[in-house]
Amino acid sequence: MKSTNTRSQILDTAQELIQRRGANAMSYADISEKVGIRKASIHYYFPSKEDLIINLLDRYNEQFCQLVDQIMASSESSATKLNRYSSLFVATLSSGDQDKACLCGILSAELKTLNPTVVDRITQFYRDNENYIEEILNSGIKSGEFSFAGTPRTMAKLIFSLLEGDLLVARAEGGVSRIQATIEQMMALIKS
Amino acid sequence: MKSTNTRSQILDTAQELIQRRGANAMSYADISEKVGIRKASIHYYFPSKEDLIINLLDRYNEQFCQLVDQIMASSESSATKLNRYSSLFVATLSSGDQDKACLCGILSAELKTLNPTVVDRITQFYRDNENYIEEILNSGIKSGEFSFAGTPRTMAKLIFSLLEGDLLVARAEGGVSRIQATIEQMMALIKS
DNA sequence: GTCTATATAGAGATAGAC
DNA sequence: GTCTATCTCTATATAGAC
Repeated sequence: MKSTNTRSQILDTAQELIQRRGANAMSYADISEKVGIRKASIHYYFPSKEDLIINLLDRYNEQFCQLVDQIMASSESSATKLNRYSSLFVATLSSGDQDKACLCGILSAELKTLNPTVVDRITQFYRDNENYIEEILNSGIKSGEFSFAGTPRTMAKLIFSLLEGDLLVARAEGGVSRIQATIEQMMALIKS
Repeated sequence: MKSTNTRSQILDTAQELIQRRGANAMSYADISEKVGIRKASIHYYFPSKEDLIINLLDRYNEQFCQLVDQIMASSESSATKLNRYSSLFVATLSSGDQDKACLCGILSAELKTLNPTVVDRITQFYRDNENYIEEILNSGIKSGEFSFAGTPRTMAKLIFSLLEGDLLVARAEGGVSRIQATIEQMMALIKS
């Protein structure tokens, strides 16, 4: 899974650092140390920190959507799909030292320190994910698996906010088992 | 509502800045400018940034618990209590330029850059709030207002994560009306 | 209590050699 | 492409005058 070329290694390292500590606590010096190159070399690939973060988000959105598309394309039940989708968030916290949150969740907290170009990418990530969830909910209602008050659209937004929030809260209290319990509870609320 | 003494003004300003931009993007220079004193004067009240944040959190937790205690002490229905509790989160985003999130929600994202003394306060805030919500859910079940799958404890954690997450997400997409819709949807899920 | 002045460290970024 | 060297700015923090 480790990248071989320098550019990808920089992105990998930056992403991990932001998911742990946030964009404002991540520096070129940190990346430099972990990748084993000098700060100036990073500027060769990404002239400004803004460039770096934009490229990071574009890659992240693409990778994430690819994973979700695989789930959507499967012939499993809607409940299984929603469970597998939610597991992507569990996987983020489970990996490494169990201290990473969603990249876009972290950046949400720092939103007002980011420029519009970056904010656009974050908003796009939200929209994409809410659309995916809504699609799963709709097919689950049609198949008779799901039943709940309100619209699938509002419920999709609720589920997305829940997963993002729980991932952040779980780092301070409860860890992986907390987010697993939260997902189980959420599934119970919408099942027929 | 504006504080008169310097110490409180510093705390007010620091809190607002953190709720907007995060702790790592908040500086003594920012506070200095807004309060109208020199950076060195802030160090007189709070020798280190850590001191400042700890005092901030202690005050915040106390103020927040006081507001919730008022709600808990009222003779209203459980549904009304939960609605009023949730409205505290709406109020945060509604105030000022509609760009503030929960203090502890913001700090959750920066959690791994904070020292244990600060993390303790954040965890305490979570625990207190989850206990309050659980209490409301229990009384609502007893009165026949609420009915849902799973335990009140797990449901309380879900609701807390949801409110924290939605407050962060809403700043990028949906604003005040989003969080209002989310709360309405959440209430619909637990009503009998 | 608040100020000026300063110390020290770190940030993002650029120039130019190799 | 990667390096050394350096610039500029900002950060937290302290000393000491008033």
